[in-house]
Amino acid sequence: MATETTDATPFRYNADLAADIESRWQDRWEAEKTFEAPNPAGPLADADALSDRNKLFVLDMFPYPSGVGLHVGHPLGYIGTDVYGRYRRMKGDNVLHSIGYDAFGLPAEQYAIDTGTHPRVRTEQNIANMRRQLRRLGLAHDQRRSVATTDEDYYRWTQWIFLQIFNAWYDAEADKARPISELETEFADGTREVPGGADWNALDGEAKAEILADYRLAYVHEAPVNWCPGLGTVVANEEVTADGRSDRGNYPVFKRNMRQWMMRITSYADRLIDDLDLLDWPESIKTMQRNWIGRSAGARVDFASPVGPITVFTTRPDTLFGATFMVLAPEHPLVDELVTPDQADAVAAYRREAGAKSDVARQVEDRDKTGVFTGATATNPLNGNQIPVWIADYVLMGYGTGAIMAVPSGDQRDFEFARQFGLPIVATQEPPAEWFAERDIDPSLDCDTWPEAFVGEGTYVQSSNDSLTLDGMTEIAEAKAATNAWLEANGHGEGTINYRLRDWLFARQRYWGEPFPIVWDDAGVPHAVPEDQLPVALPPLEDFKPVAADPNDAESEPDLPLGRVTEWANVTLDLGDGPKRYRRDLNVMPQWAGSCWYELRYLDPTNDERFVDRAVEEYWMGPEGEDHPGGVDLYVGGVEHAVLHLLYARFWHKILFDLGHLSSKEPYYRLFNQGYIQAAAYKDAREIYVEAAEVVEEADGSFTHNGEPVTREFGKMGKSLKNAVTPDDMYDEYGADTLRLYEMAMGPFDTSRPWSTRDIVGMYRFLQRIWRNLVDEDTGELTVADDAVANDETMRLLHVTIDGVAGELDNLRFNTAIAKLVELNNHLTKLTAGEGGLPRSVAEPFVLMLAPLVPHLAEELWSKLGHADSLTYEAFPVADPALLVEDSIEYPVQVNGKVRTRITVPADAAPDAIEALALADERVQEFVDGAPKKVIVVPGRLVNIVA
RNA sequence: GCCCGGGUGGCGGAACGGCAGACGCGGUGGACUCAAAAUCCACUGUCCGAAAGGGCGUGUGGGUUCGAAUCCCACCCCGGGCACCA
Repeated sequence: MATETTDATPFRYNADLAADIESRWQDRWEAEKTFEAPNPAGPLADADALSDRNKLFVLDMFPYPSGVGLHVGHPLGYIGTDVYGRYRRMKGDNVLHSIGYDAFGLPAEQYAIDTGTHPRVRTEQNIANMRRQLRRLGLAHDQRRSVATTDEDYYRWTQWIFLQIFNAWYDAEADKARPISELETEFADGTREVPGGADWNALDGEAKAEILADYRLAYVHEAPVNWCPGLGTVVANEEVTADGRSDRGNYPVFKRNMRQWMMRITSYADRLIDDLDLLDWPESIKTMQRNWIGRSAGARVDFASPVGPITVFTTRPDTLFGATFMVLAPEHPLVDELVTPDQADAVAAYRREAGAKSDVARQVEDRDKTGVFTGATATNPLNGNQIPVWIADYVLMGYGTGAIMAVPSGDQRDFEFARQFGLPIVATQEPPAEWFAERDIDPSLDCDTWPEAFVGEGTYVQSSNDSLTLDGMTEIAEAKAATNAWLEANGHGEGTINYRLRDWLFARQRYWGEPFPIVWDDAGVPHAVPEDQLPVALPPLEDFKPVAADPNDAESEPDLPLGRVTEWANVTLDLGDGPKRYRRDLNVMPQWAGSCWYELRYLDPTNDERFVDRAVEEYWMGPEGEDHPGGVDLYVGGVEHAVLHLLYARFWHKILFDLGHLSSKEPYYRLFNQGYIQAAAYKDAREIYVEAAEVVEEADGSFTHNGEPVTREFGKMGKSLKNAVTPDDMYDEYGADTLRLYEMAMGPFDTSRPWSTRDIVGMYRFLQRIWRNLVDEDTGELTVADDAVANDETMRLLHVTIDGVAGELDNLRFNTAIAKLVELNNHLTKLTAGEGGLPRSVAEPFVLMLAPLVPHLAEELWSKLGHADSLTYEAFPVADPALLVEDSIEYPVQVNGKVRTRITVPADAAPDAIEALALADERVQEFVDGAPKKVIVVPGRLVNIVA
C-alpha cells in the first residue's frame, strides 16, 4: 500500500504528497472563488466577466443526503461533469456548475426514524458530511449556488410554484396553461359558457369553487389511489412497482378511493411527447417517456344498451363489424344498472372476488380469462346486432373508458375470452396466405379453424352496411378513417386519442416535505395562502413519525402527522373578506416537488423577489435557434429517473413557461445517462453475503472467505451486498486525482462496469510517471528545460494528442482521452530517460491537457512551471494542423484482404505511384501470380490487391 | 409476450466499412540491487514452427463488399424498460 512504502525519494508523488497538494489547491480555489460563475443581472452579476464568453450550464442530478455517506460509485457522474466543465472553462466558456441536495422525502424521513433523530438535524448533518466528501474530490462547483430543497428560502418558492399551478387551467384551444383568473373573467362576461349552463355571476362562492376545481391544474379529487399502509401514505402510480409494491420500502400497495391532491399532467400529454423531438436525449429515454405517456389513436364508440349508451375506446375501429360482445371492467359504474335479475348473484360474486384480489394477485395468477355475463345486451352500431355484455377483470377501469368492444378475430385477449366462453368469432379481415401457411392450416374465413386472432394488414371482408363499405380495403389506416368518419356522421362516436398517463397524485401523508400553501374554509373550499405569507413553514414537531399501520391492512386510514400540531393547523387569515378561521392543509408534497425546478434556483439562489430573475434565466437557459427550446446544456444522471423526475420536471417547467415566467420550453436540453459502478459481491454456503474486501481469489480462479468457498455475483455497490468501497479509503491510499482518473478511465461514461480496486494502481503509476518526468524526486525541483527544443517526433505526437484529447473530451469520451495522454506520457518517459529535462514547449501544453482530469496535480505542476495564477482559465492547447500530417505514410499492403507487407510512401504520393510501389514489393510478388485482377488504393489507409 | 441496449484476449476495455485487441490491470523474462521493494526495458489472442513465416480468430449460421467486430437477414445468450393498456 502506498502509505506504507518507505520512500527513499522524499518528493515522490504518493498518497501523502497528493493529499498535501490537493488540500492546498482546494483551499486556494475556495479562497479565490475560482469557480464562481457570473450572472448577467442581480446579486451575482459581473458584466465584465461575462463579456464575449459563451455560457454553459452543466448539471448533475442532485443527491439525497442519505447519511451513510458516499461510496465510489456515487461520484462517477459528478467527476464526468466536472471534467467537462473544467475543459469548457479552458475553452473560454462561462461555466455554471454546482450541486444541491434533494433533502425532503421518504428516504430522509425513514432514515431519521431508523436513527431516532429529527429529520432536520439529520439532514443538516448529512449535507455537511456530503459537502466534505465532495469537496475532497476537487469538484469545480460554484458553492454560492448550492441549495437544499429543505431550506425555507427554497421551499418558499416551491410553494409559490404550487400556487401558480393551483391558480392555472389548461386552455385546450390555445394549447397552454393560463391563469385561472382569466377563466373566471370569461365565465363572468359570457365569452365562455359555464359548464351546466349556469349564470356565473349568480353562483355563490362554493359553487364557483366547485366548477373551477374541474379546471385547476392542481386539484383535490376523490379517485382511486395507491394506499401504502406500510409507509403510511399514498404514493404516485410511478412509484408503484410492477408487482404492486412500493418503490420505497417494498410494502404492499392497495388501490382505493380517497380524496387527494392531483396534478393535471394529462393536459400536457401531447406536448410532453411532441417536444421530446426537440431534445438531445438518449433515444431509449425518449422511448420510455413515450411509452409511459402511452398515446394511442383510435375512436370512442357508443353502443346503445337498455340503460343508455356504453362508451368504449378502441384503437381498431376498423374491426367494429367483428365486435361480437362487450366487456366492462368489474368496477364499471353501469354494471349495477345493466345486470339482469337472473345474473345478479353471479355478477355480484364475481365483482366481490375481483375486488378482493390485490393487484399483485391479479398479475401473479396466470392469464386464464375469467368473467361473467351480465344478462344484458347492447347494439353494435354498424350492423345493429345485439351483442352480450360481460364483465371481466382483464378490462381495467383505469384505462380508456373501462369498457371495450370485443373483436375476437382481431385481438388475442378477446379471442381467448371468446374461446373460453363459447362466444362467436367473426372475421373482418382475410389474413394473407402466408399467415395460414405459417400456422399450418388451410385458408378459411371460419375463425373456428384459427389458432389465434389475426393482427395485421389483410383484405377487409364481411364489413359492410347500407352506408359504409370496408370490404376490399387492404390498409388499416384507410379502414380506420372510413369508420371514424361514419361514426361521427351518424352520431355513434368519433376518432379520439387516448393516453395511458394518469394525473399525478401529489400529496403524501407524512411529515418531512413541503407543506401545502393551502387553507380550507368551513364549507370545504380550498384557498391559496397569500404570496406574502410564504413560506408556510414546516412546524417543528417532536413526534413526526407516521403511525405504523399494518402493511397488509388495506382498510387502515392515513394519520397526518401535521394534524398533531393543532396550533399550527388552525389559523386566522384575512383573505380579502375579513379575518376568518381556516384549517391548513395537512398533507405534504411528494419528494419530486423539490426536484422539479432546482436547476432554476441554482441560477439565482439568493433572489427573494422571484424564484428566478427572468434575465438570468434567459441568459443561462434561453432558446437557441429554431429547434433548440433552451434548457440545461448538459444534464447527467442515472437512467432510473427516466420517467419520474424527468417527466414531472418537464411538466412544471412547461406550466411556468406557459404562464410567462420562463423563456425556455424545456428544462433539460441535453441529457446523458452515466453508467453505474458495480462491484463483485460474495455469498457463502448459507447464501449470506460476506465482506467483499476479505475475499481471496485462489490460484484456480475460485474465491474463498476465511478459507470457505464463496460464490461471486455482480451488483450495485452498497451496504446490503457488503461490497462498498468508500472514496475516503481511496483518498488515503492514492489521492483524489487518482480516484478521479481511474473512474474516468474504467470505460465509456455511459456504460456500467465493475469496480476493481486492483486496477486503480495503473492510474496512480501514470500520475507518478508524469510527476517524475517533470520534477526531481529527490529535490522537488522542476526539471523542465526552458530552451530545449523537442524533436519532430515529439512535437508531432504532442499535437496529435492535443487534437485527439480535445475531440474525446468534446464527446465525453474520457476513457480514450486518458489513453491518449498515457501514450504521450510513455513517449515522454523514454525521452527523459536519456537526456535531461523535458522541453518547456512540451511540458506546458501537456500539463494544461491534464488539468480537467487531474486538476490538483496539474495546478501544482503549472505553479512549479512558474505561473502565479490558477490554470482554470488558461486556454486549452490548440493543435497545429501542420504538425498533424506526416511526411511519409506506412501503408499496409493486403493481398486478397490479408496483410502481407507494409510499404512506406511519401504522404503526397499519387494513388498510381502507391499502386506501383506495392506491386513491386517482393513479398507481394510471392503472393501475386501474374497480373492482379484489381488493386484498391485507399489514400492514407491501405492497399488491397485482388490476385 | 412487446420495446430498447449489449456479446471483442485471463480481466476492464480500443478500433470514420480499411493493419482487430489502443490504453490500463494481471502474467513472463531482463536491467538495477548483497537482497527485496520501487523504477526502467522487452514480450504477452490462439494454434503450428527453432526461426522466417503461416493457419485460425470479435456469441452462432448465412449474406452484401476488393475488404465486415462494424452493414443486412435469421438465431442464441446477457442487461434494462413495459406488460391483460383495448
